Amino acid sequence: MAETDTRVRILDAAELLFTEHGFDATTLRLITAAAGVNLAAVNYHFGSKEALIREVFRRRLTWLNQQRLQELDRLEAEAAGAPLKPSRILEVFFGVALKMAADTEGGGRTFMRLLGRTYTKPSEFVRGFLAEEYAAVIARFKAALIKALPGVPGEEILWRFHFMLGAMSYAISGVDALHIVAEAALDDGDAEALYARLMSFMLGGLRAPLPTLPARSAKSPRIRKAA
Amino acid sequence: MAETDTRVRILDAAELLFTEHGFDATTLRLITAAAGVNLAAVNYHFGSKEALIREVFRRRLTWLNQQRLQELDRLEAEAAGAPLKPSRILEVFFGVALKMAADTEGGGRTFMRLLGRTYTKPSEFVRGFLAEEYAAVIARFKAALIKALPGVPGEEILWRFHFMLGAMSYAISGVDALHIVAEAALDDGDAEALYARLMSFMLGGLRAPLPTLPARSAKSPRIRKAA
DNA sequence: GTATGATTCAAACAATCGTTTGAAACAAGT
DNA sequence: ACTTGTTTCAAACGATTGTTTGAATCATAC
Repeated sequence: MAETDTRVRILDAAELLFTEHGFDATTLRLITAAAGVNLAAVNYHFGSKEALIREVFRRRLTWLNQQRLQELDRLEAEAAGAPLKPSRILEVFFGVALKMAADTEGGGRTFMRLLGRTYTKPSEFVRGFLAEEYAAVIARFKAALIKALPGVPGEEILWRFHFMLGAMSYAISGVDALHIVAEAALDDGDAEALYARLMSFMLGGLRAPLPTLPARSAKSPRIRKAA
Repeated sequence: MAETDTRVRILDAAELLFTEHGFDATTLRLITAAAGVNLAAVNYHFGSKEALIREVFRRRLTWLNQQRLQELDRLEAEAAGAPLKPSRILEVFFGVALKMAADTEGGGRTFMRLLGRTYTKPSEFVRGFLAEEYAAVIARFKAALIKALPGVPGEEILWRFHFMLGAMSYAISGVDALHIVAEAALDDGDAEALYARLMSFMLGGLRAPLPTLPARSAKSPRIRKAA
């Protein structure tokens, strides 16, 4: 049990501390102290703090997205060329994420909260491999949704996908103005209830009547403040 | 024009830099250099970096929420006791925010992006006055929505309000995995189009059929990993 | 013009950061 | 037992952080 024990201890401690205090506020000394290892161990095993952060993500994200692609494969194989039901597609994409978020013991919940918070502030260098990890997944699910919703323009689907990501991210990371004010009323401990609520909301949004866009607004129609 | 010129220059520079690089990565030296003032000016005028951050928020947030309450007052006065249309309520709450986000010249857009990103990671001390600023607003809009949707349980409304905040936050801050991958397809420069899209999505979600919750799940029904 | 208070400035402060170092401790092979 | 390679450790490194200091500069009133 000795071999890479130190590595895992560091990753676990880092994951938790990053989630609670962010990347910058979490010092290597805090991490190594929590992990019960020497300060120099981080640079020895990972090379740098930046590389450690990357590894914290990659460790779980790769598996998460593989799972998503795998389940989508299975779904499409069953359908044999026919378009899928939009609800099925969403169930795969968000279901996998929420299932991981429900794992309170293995650290999955911690990680998903971290991921949800990092989406909105890709710390420069995280953007790169975050896009790398997601490129294939987004492309596949976008294509599936477009095929499933022939009446809806691709651009609109992408936007609504975007909105859904935001809703899920908030629901999982579970911290915002509303949560602060009304935390008593929002029990985010019940993963299954959250999943049901979120899915219902998302499907309603996805199938909403198309918006009537403002008349052919050319790119960024600046409104002069005064004449 | 001399009087509090320095203060405003600092606030503007800080707002922009905080949005681009986050609180921690933005040093006082970067701020003061961008503002063209001396390094010591921040501590002289605001007391500390922490107080500066608070002031960056308070400067715009107070006005934003006052505006929301004011428009809700007007709406309720017109209705004279009758329940409002849900769409009207959302239009006020999110319309005010998106209107501010559309102001590319006065810095409103920058601020809303900052706000959207900060929601998900309240840096410890920001939480306090963020809750303070929002408490009254959330309470009022929650009450209005409950009154407007008599068939929907209050808890469900709160959750959907939560989801909507997430969707808006993502839409405004405009950075996430999907955005990174498909940024070409998502033109977030057109504020009016974004407003129309977001409102349509939100209303669809708000009016979606109620989820069938898993059978009376008591608080956090832990699933044993092994027997 | 001089005195009073507010503001600006260059310089330094102590603290903390990520990283590096070289020796000690450990493991495994022969 | 000795060697080789890996991992751990205490200690220090240079750089950067927010903050403070005391003199210089400005504005204003008498």
